[in-house]
Amino acid sequence: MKRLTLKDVAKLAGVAPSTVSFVLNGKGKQMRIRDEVAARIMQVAEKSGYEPHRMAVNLRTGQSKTLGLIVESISGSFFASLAKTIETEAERRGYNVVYCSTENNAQKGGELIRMLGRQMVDGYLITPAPGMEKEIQQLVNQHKPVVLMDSYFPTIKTPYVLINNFDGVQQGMKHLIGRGLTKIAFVMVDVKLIQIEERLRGYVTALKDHKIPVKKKYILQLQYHRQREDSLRELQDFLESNPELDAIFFSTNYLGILGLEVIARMGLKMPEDLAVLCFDDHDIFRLYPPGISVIEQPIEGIAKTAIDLLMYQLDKNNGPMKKQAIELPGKFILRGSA
Amino acid sequence: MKRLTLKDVAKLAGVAPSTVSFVLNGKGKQMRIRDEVAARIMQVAEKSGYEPHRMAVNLRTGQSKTLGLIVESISGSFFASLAKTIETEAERRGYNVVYCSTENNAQKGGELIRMLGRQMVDGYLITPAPGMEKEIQQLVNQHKPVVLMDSYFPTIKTPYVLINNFDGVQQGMKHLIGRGLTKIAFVMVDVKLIQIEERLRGYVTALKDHKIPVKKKYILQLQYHRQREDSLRELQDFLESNPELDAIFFSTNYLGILGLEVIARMGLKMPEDLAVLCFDDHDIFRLYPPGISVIEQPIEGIAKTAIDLLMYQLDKNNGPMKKQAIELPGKFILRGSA
DNA sequence: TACCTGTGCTAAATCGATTTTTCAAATTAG
DNA sequence: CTAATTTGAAAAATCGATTTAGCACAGGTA
Repeated sequence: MKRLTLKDVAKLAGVAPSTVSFVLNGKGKQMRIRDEVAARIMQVAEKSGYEPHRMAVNLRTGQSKTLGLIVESISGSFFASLAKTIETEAERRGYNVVYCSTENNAQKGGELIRMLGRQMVDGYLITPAPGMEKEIQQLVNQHKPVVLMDSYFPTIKTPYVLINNFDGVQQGMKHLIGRGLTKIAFVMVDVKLIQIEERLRGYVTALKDHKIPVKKKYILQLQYHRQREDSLRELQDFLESNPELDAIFFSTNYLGILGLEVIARMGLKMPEDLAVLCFDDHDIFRLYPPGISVIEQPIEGIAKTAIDLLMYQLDKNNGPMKKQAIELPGKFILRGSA
Repeated sequence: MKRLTLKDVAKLAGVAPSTVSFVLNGKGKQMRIRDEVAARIMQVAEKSGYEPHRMAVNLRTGQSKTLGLIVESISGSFFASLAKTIETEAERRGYNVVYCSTENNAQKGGELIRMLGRQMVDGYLITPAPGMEKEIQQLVNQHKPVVLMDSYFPTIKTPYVLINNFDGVQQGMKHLIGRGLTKIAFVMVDVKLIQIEERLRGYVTALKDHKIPVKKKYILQLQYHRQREDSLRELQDFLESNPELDAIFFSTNYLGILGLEVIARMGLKMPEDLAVLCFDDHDIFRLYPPGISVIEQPIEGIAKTAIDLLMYQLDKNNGPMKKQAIELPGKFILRGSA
């Protein structure tokens, strides 16, 4: 009824525990165990359904075979897709994943990292939020394997992988401009994040490239920590005070969803009254009539690449990494709104 | 630079490791350690920042202090809310959570449970899917603490907690009928799940209670494993062949979302052309104009109750459980669609 | 014959905690 | 004043694996 231990298997096979361990860990040849004996051990282990005791292995080897995934919000759709791929990929490589969300709370971010440290995760996958910089730097200093996703800190020397934000926005802008639209608004949050700045740069550059004047009043910076209602009102004011706008580009899906609500309130028709484009897809954008055009993040690619980078670090045999920064292209998805 | 061990702390405090262990685990009094010595140990442990090695503790005590949460889909919104509450509650009690999703794959469900077994989780929180019955029964047979959520198997004797499906549907139906609507359709999937049957029972009973004839042709059973497009078409056929319908009740949010798409395609206006009601809320329902009325699940309550039930089982001091089945009331949320 | 070498496996140390056992010194009892 | 008990803490066993060191035996060598 109780759990089968290595010792039990050894007894069943009539050998020493160490011999069983060698064979099961593929070190039989190296340890000069006869094929005959090895085969017998394998057989016994197989049909007895022996599974090594994880904790014991971890204690002895010092490896927990667990990765920590830290995201901003566990209920976000970005996380959902990310988690699925990462879990699958990790499992393929014999790793488990524990998830944690900072829930937009910088302080909690630090706590979480420390908590995961206690749990002894072997490596970290993090979508960094402002305020986590110090904690992440600490991990790197301790030579813990870390890969950042979706964003990064220029000062921290650890690999990261994210969408090419600049190029993504350009794709969208080119489409809008190609349709003859020129009065295009850009809505962003005021947090200082690399990816947001890149998106803004994409917007500005696209306009300049097409000799369209960049008007400051067409760029709206919403405050991040703000009541939902306040943001809605500010957005509505913005649209009402710029009635000549052809199109609006939301730099995150969170903003896009707010936008949809305002647009519905104002009774505007997409795309006739206002073309709408959003960075980062969301379930709602597929369904919400007439369908919101978006720049889709290559989430699966990001996840796979991130795991690869992490595994590379985890493998102590590897030398230092060559490429530290990886940018994957986004994909423009045309729906009815633009 | 290396991790501090109990031994190190013992050396620092000038006592034996066992003594440190006793004090740190609050067994100092019981083991007759002098207060003076205990205080010194506490101090040393404190300022040296000692943290016990999880794996070592787990190995020795046989407790992993980890719970397994198995859901159908990790990207679903039900999971998202559930996970957040469960993680918070578990943490409060010194437990971690590992998540797994079956992704609507019965076979994977079994694998997962076995995988979690290997990982030595102390208890299971499961939203059971058809096909997992045998595996769950096994867990129960092995006296592993298990709590089911959202659904249950009548044959398995383990606690479960879910929304009162019957009552939830009744609430919605009463609202529709109160508005004078009588030709109400009910859309469900054909999987044999307790909660689905209860919802259907709620629909039928509500009609009967108001002396409204129950027409079989107003009940649509969609096949679960089906191409999205096929389901959409079938749903559209259903609506077109019953043009006299006043209202439609979707028994799951998955179906409701399909419904929205069809309704948009057919150009129907909610609620004038067709009143729409859905069981189980979803982000989209809040935003999608004119807002979809729903029966909201008490997810937080479910999560908290489930954890409580699990903790009760985990506590070996407790006798057998009294109440095995807990039903929490749902909440009718009125929006524009009904 | 004595000495080395290689083979094939076992014994024992180890990881870092918890828990049981043991034990010297102090106290109490008879 | 010796024996029994209590006190306070150290020593050792244990959890279940991995890994290093070691041992017995066979065959080859000088």
